Amino acid sequence: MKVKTLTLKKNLIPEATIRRLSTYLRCLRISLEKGDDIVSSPLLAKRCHVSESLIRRDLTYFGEFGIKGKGYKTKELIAAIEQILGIHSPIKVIFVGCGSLGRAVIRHLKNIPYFNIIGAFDKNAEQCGEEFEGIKIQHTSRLPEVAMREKPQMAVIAIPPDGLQETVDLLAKVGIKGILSFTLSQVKVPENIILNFVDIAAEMEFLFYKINQ
Amino acid sequence: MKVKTLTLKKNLIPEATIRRLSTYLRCLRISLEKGDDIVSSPLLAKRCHVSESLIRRDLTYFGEFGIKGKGYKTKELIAAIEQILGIHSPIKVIFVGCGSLGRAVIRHLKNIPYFNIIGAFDKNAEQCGEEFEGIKIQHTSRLPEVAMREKPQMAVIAIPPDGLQETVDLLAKVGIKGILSFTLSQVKVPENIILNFVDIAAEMEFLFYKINQ
DNA sequence: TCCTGTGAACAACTTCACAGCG
DNA sequence: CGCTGTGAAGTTGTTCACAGGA
Repeated sequence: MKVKTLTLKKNLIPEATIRRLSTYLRCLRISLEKGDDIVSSPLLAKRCHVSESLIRRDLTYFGEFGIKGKGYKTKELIAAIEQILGIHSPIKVIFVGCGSLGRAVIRHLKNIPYFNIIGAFDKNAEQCGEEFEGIKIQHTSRLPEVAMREKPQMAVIAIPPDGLQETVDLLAKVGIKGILSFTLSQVKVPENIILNFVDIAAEMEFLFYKINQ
Repeated sequence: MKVKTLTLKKNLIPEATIRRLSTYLRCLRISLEKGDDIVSSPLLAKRCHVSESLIRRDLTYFGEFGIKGKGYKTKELIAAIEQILGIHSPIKVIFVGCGSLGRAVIRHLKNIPYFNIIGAFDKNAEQCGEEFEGIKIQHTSRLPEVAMREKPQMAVIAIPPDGLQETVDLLAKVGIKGILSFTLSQVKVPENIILNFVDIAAEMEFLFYKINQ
């Protein structure tokens, strides 16, 4: 299994490829649990809902991982993708906003390896003090202290829209580098931080458009 | 003799455009609430986190909506996008899986117009009978009856992976045309139905990759 | 002046088709 | 034979740059 040097290729890797690698990983882990020692691209394609040639193309950006005529050794491919994504050690994550959506996402990520939720915060006193999924929900005022100590790399935001700017600024200040927000609103994004959005309503309306075509 | 190859465009309108229209809609409604009668592409761009030229490009697929030198009349643009997306009347939606994620998404969509949640179902007896956000959670065995009566167009799935095939087949059978699933697993997708996935973990791992570049 | 609308260029992404190997 | 890996072709998506109008 040969791995190419990435230094010159960094910019040539499509973002869409990275997103899918993560999905492959999830499906490969399920395959491994099922006892599949080897997984072929046609099989993985069915499990991940992408085309088989796309899987092969995605992998060639990083090297040659397969056995011709057979497929990929499940364990090795999992290890290779973990390596590529840089998730060999767990990602430290904090949550801001512990309403129903925040809590649901906490529970969701708890079921997936690679994530270590080291803190959950809310501005609402009602939520605070409570323990959820083994994580104590604290007032947002305590966030800087925890962040300084634990050095989380990423945050998830699920708060009302009007608090978004304030929260993003706070997270940038304490050294968070990436934010996934379920809240969409006008924000000036500080330097050195990446802010991505998940827009569930947009997915729903997009789907509705498609079924009407 | 050289013949120029004609490339017939299958999809005149990019799928990415449709997804964004939905996002524009949400931002335009906020602008309207703020009292902005007119919104320009540079302003909307900031609010939606896309480039201004992309907004203009997206809109030209459907016509000319703007006033040169000014922008777009907020109300008119909202109406136009609603028309394009076909969401002038509310979309009837049912939920399968009312654990924490299902409930969170119910609450999330409740805050957005265009969606009318007409039923929520779960296989787990514990969840049943309960009322959540004004919607009674029923056992999945009652789904066909409700679907026949109410004719929902779309469904949201948030269940454990091993029940996915069964659920998708059931939904197809009762006439659902589009499904948004938070559960990823190998599924044979029935004809005449579109099954899309939301993969939160993939978004997180993608973001992690980006912050490490 | 400022913004819209748009041809043309550019960039990103996906599929095709097949050589080559186990 | 079945699958991988990949050049080439095809498709989709985004930005540039600017004419033209309010």
